[in-house]
Amino acid sequence: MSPEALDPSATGIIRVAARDLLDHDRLRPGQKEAVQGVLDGRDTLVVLPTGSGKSAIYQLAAELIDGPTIVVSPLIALQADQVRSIAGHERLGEAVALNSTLRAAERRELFERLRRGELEFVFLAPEQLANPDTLDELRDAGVRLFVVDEAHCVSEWGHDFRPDYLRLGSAIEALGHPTVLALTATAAPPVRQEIVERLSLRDPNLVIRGFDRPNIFLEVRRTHDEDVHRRAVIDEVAGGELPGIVYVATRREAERYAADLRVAGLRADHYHGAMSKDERNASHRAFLADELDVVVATPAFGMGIDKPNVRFVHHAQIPESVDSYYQEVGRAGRDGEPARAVLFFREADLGLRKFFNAAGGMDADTLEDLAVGIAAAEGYVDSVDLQDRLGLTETALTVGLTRLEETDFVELHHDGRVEHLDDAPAPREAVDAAIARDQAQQRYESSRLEMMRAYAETDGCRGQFLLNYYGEHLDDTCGHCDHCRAGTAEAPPDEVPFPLESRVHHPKWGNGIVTRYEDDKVVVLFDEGGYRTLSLEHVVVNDLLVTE
DNA sequence: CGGAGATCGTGTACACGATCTCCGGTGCTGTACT
Repeated sequence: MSPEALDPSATGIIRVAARDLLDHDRLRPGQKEAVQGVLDGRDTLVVLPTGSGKSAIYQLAAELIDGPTIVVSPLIALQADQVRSIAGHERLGEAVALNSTLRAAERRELFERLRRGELEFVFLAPEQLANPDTLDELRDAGVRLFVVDEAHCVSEWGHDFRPDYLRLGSAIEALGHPTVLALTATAAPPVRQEIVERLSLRDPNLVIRGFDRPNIFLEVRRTHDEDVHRRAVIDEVAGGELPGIVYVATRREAERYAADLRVAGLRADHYHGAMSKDERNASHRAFLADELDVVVATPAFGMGIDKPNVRFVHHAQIPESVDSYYQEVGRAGRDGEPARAVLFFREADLGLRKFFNAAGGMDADTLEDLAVGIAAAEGYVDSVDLQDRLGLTETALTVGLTRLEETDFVELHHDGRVEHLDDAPAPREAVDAAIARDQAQQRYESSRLEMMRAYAETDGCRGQFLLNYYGEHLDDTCGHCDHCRAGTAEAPPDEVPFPLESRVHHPKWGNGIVTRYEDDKVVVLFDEGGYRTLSLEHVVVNDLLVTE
């Protein structure tokens, strides 16, 4: 702990600010440490459950630091909520959202006000930082605090869907590396590590608090027949406490289940990304206002939803990872009252997940076209020209260029110029290296799906399984899952050959961390290649794991 | 990978099974047109 952190007057300042600015009489666990770290100039990663006051952390830090604060927020709707929330606290500085809903004149006015020092908070999506003019304006404004809200998006969305998330680190550097504060509700160890690396956090202060949610009852029901499966989902919802959310994998299923639930007499609606903005708002608002019993949704639904009385979050189809699963389940029971989370698992649903994972891969031909195009031009190429010439979408271009930058083939400048590096590898080599990285990412993603499947199939305590996944341990069984209720969940083994969380080395998979024991197996999270479940006997007899 | 809907093939009038083809999640942006 730094000397300042021990100074009672420093924590006093935070406490006084919390009271004066936010009317908070006391700070919750983690808040003070996080704000203190930021005031000391430490880059900080905060992992705290939703509802534990993450917004207050950046609001207080921003007020106590001179100069404007940038808050990267993934959705325009979320930015609007946050701006409204700050406007509701009279004594907080002014907040605005900088996004594509602004007209050119409004945008100019925003920058003028920023230069005059009238704005305390600017909310924006990472894509805004790809605009060189925007980046210049922000740099000139003297940003001292750079906040990344919902920071798990860096790892969840950056690789293929919203590549600008992977470019945040270089945007931070371009702004002169102001203090960085990254916040998220759930992040397993590899996700945390990726956030730290991609945002170039320097010697980060990690503020991480409990993942256990003892009021959420965890259950898995396994089916084979599709009709039986659908019936089971509908009966569970119709026979349980309301309201709640059912997550599905496709838009069609969202609409179909919602219709079936209406037939069963429930006030049900669907929610997915193909709906118009008005339709989405209507569904969202009705759910918050308790005018709906259930929303059947794809993963499009949920971020920023802070509704206390959600009584269940069921999954009619298996999600892509334990990360997504727990993020979604965490929306249940925020009021602390009992809630249920039932995963309805059919092996057939894994196929769709495998398809989605494969779809994220980078096309080798596109990468090659890019690399050859860049090499032919010598020196600098304009990224817009490249995009036009190769007929790529902006997302595909950014993904491709980011891959080539990772293999030291190019450097991407913030004015949109792509520099072919002098000592770059040959295009062929760079493409091969980029493909290899891409495949490693895919292996990691399929290992995450395997972990999700392992959760569905475990005979052990599900609460323990989830906590282990997040790098935490319970001394006993959780007492709030189906196996605990049936009395079949076993307490963790007393003696294990490798301590949990210890570093080990495997001749084939390299270095990793021991994350879990189950029956006669050990699960290791390898630095390359993701989660692997190994037979304990095989490992011990053949001396395959050695402590690093 | 699996489900849904279209198409094909049979062998005889409407219907049935086999085979084929396509589709599937998450959102930003910035401009043109109404």
